[in-house]
Amino acid sequence: MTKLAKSEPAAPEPAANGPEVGADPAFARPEPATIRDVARSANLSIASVSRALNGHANVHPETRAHIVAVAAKLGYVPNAAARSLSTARTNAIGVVLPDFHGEFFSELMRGMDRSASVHGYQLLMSNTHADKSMASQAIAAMLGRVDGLVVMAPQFAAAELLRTLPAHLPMVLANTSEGTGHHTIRIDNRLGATSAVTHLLALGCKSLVHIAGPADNIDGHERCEGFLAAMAAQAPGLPVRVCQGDFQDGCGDRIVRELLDEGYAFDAIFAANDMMALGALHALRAADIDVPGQVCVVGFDDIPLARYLSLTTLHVDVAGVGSRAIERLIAEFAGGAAPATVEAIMPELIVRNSTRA
Amino acid sequence: MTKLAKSEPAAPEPAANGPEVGADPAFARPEPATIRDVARSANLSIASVSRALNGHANVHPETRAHIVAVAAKLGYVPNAAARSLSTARTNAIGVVLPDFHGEFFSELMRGMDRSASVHGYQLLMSNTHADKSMASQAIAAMLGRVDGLVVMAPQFAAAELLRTLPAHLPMVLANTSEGTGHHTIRIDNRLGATSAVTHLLALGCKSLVHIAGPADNIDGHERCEGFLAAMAAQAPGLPVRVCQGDFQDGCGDRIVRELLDEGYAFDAIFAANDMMALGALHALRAADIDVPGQVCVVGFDDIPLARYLSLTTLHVDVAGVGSRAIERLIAEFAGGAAPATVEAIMPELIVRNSTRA
DNA sequence: CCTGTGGCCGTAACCGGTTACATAGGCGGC
DNA sequence: GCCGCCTATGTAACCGGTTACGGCCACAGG
Repeated sequence: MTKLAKSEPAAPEPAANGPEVGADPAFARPEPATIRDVARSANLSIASVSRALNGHANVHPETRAHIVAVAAKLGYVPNAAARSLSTARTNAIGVVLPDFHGEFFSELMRGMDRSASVHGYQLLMSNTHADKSMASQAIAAMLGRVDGLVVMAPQFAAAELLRTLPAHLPMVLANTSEGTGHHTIRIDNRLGATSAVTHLLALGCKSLVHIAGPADNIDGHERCEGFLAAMAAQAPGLPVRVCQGDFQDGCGDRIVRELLDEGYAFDAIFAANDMMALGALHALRAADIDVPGQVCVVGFDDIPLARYLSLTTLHVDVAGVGSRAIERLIAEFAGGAAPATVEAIMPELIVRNSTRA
Repeated sequence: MTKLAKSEPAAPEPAANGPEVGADPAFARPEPATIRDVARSANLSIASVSRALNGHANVHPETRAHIVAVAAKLGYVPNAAARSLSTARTNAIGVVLPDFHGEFFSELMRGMDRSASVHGYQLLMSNTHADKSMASQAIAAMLGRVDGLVVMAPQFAAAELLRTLPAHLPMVLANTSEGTGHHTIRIDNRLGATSAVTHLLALGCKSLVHIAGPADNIDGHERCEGFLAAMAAQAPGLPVRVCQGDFQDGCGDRIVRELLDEGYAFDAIFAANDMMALGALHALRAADIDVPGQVCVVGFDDIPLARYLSLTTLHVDVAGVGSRAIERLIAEFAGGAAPATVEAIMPELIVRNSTRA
């Protein structure tokens, strides 16, 4: 800590030299002005400065104007850490995600930022990487730095993660398995899968193939369950086949190739996400199979690419999930602890040329 | 502030009831344990606790072990705000971006997170939205909360933004016009454009069209300049045509349609980004024009979609830009103010089927 | 003229950490 | 046996804000 000489009474305008942008590499960066600097320079107490700048009632209009002017001249900006410490509020929300990848991540962030900035909150990111100890360390580092947490943990092993989370903080979960005892915002994957099946059956398809997501992913799991349940309910006699995928496009391609090589007869593919569906489309096109003439294809997610390649899919409002999670959390700040809530976002079937001529 | 009664001497283990996860909605959340709680419970001073937990030398091994055990039992996690206040370090970096959109954003974040987490830093996001006043307010709110800033401002109007940025903080710019007097990490757009032109000319193309980015975007601007300069240098006599775009796929589609309707003769398209190039591909395919037989197409960015649709493009290591920006900033923390530096990331030409049979 | 009231402002305690300095033993050298 | 040093620990100041409380003054009512 810089031990500054407090001896001089009424210091002569410590840092009054304005914005001063030109960086002279030889000099250290200027110390930012503190509330004490403002108080001294305005010949008032720090209490008055604090009150004036925070818009409290008990301060004379003239005094306030003077303080505001002095603060502006010194370029004073209150120190967020100090403020957080004394008010026990940070106006920041911690976001804990499994990885920062692709369109899904950016959409989620966009939605969160939208709601957060409206309410004056900032977003502090954290990644639950592979390394578990680092993850919980990072989350611990958020204590005192955020007012609450939004946690996304689409792996099955999420329960373990949840146990390491601080109990003091309000918290909202996104895309996590249910029954965690916390507020949760989720995508209604089962209903989405049901819509896909209904659509394909209505088109007259008789042999459906499902390309599933990775085994440890809860969204993929629920989509598969939804698919099987819908088939059992709506077309008990029809053949079903489930192939294990990994959410990557290359895998959709490979699986379709294998089915064709094998000679398996099918006229519809429902993939657990768009990337795999696009891979499937690619393989079908390469094999000269007409889509949707001979095989219909449905994806899940509605990534931008899907619109572009005219893939029928289930549109998921990912930004909406992010936005709702933040809204829910902020409501929690205002209202105090409330019984856990589960909110489901409905996917919407978007019919495009992969199931329609 | 909760005014807690400090009367009782040697309080009986204030919050010793462990992790206590089960949420009883009727009860308020438990107060997190402080360093004083640990000290009291361990019958030691807070100084010793602090020293023990921070790995300082002058503390007896037995004492340290005892303190660590007590801290674990109480679930003690140091309050980040308090620590920042007294150490003047936050271990957090502010990230200021124009918007949270698409693959570019997520890749950038991924790169930043990679480097940041390696060095134990967290990322605090901020969006420079449309609303300028809100932006500078959000950035001001970062003071005392971050050790430095990474700012991306690909608009020309960036200079104004830069003036509102706090002068006290170390800072690295990404994709900003040069000559700002700050450390900068940028993409070498001109060199990328030059590679594209060289490639197309080597293929024997004689009439090139450039679909440019939005007027106020510095990347788009530099790519266009690079294109024109390369054409002037390598093929002075050949016709060039520049069409104003907006980085969206729909626009690439529209522009190609217009060129065809007009009857303009061209055999190569260089688009300022992949989305527009894909739009162009779409229009060409719709018009039954063979790619690359009749027209070659080159994009810029190498988004995942480009690989998938086999578009020749300039690969940009966006994650690398983010990663380098963070590394540079952390170096700045360690080394103190240094003369401004500009680091350029080279795009790499990836040849695919849109320029090769 | 005295007192009550309310507006405006200053003093100081507090948030939860870190750390300079003081202090208390233990021990070796003379 | 005394002095000095080293190690382990405690005391208290400090980081930069917020805010409870009390003081001072002007003014109105009795």
